[in-house]
Amino acid sequence: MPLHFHNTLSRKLEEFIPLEPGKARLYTCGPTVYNFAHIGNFRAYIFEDLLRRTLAYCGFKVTQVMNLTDVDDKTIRGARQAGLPLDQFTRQFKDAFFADLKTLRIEPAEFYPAATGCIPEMIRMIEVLIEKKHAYVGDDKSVYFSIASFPRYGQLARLNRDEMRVGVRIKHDEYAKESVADFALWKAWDEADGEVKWDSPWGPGRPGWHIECSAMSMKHLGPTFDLHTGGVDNLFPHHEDEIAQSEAANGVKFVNYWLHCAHLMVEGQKMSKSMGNFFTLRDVVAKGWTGREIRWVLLGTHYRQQLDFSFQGCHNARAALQRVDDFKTRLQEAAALPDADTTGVAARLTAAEAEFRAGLEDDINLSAALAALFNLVRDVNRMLDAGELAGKPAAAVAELLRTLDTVLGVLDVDQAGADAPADILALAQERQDARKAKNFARADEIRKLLAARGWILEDTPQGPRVKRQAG
RNA sequence: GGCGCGGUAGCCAAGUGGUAAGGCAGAGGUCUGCAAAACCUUUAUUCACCGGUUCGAAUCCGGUCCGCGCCUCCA
Repeated sequence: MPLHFHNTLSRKLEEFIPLEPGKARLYTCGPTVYNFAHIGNFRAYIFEDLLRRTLAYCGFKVTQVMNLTDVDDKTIRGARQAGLPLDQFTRQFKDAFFADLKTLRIEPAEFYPAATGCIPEMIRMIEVLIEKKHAYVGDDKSVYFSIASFPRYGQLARLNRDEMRVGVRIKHDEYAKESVADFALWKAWDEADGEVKWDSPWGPGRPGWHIECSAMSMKHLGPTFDLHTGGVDNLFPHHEDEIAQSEAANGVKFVNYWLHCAHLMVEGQKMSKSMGNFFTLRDVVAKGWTGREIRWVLLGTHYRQQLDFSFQGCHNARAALQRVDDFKTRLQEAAALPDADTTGVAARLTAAEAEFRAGLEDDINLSAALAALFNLVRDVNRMLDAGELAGKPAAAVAELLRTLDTVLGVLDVDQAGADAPADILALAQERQDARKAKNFARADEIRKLLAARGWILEDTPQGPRVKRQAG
């Protein structure tokens, strides 16, 4: 089966056929850099990372763009409160964002354009929209997109404008618009903006939110591209507005495949500061969980299902990864032995990879893909137990793990277990001597000693082995 | 009110017409001086509930209950 995705536009599973064979052009809505991103944000970024890795695994050359929204109401407000210039204020959160991406092993996109770096492109696009009568200058000198000029409006979100709860959050300045549903392309400067302003044909001001994604995607990916993703909350109005702007300005289809990932919940509740269940990545790391473990948790549920984050889930992740790590250690040890392969592991590996791939190709069914991995782990463990697998054929298993990990990014196939310090190894040896002398009381005592220092001792046919206690 | 998603073992989670993947946790066993790891067996006669369609339904249809999301700037 070729690669398939659930396309929000059609609400159906569709085969992925890129505009240009072998290439995938991907736009992913990035963070607004007014604060540290929270784990809900990272669920989306992990999903997008999984998507780009899946595309690459399936043979596509990926060009991904992720925008950084560094000018909007929240960044301006934050900068004012912090008493910092806007760029200095957002800089710290941009840096933090990239550090967090590293923590979660998220592969970098090809482009990270910032809104403040693309103002001319946005202004040009707004000019085109005005020329084409899709936008107008309001009495307040702001520029608005006219939804009435774009009959297809609502195609993505499938919202009927007549049935929308109009007026719930109308702001005081909205009288300037022809229709309440029209949205701002350019916001005229006002006092609250302070020093933040750019010159434009319509006077000083700043861009609206939606226009940046239209301008940046066009700049790096062209007027039409393959994939656009984001959280479901961006489906409307943000993505709907992007389509309207881009298609009205360019006269061609904007995006072929829209993928949206569902929300992350925390302990069954929506994450919110007032509930006390609001976590940034840094909060969770501070509680002792590694980026690798958190990544595993965030990968655990299909992207279109709500994911309920819990610390119980983190514990599960730690245990599951321990099984993988122990497996890697066994493989490494087996690889050092003389070659043995009495069961023909190659066929088993081929089957495992096919199963893994089939899962991914089915709208990134990672649960199915992981089942393929764990079934392989069990079968290979069985072979290792029976002494049927060693040497090069064992190394071939590790090689497959390496391949699968180009998608998963959590297996750490080549990361050797933490080398034990000399005194730990000395204790292990002392215990081994005690065992040989049948001094089991001393042997057990040493095991406890090691445990207290965070090291687990395991006896194998090749001698004792120490491993670091997880967490 | 409109649009939409979901309820599968103690927990997490696949499966969307052919007789319940996988992970964690638990129990028993093999191995071990003892452990750990690994392996084996076991843990849902059943998929929120009630009807219906069908040779056959967790999967399709109707209804009920419960949880959640979106409906103008929150991934």
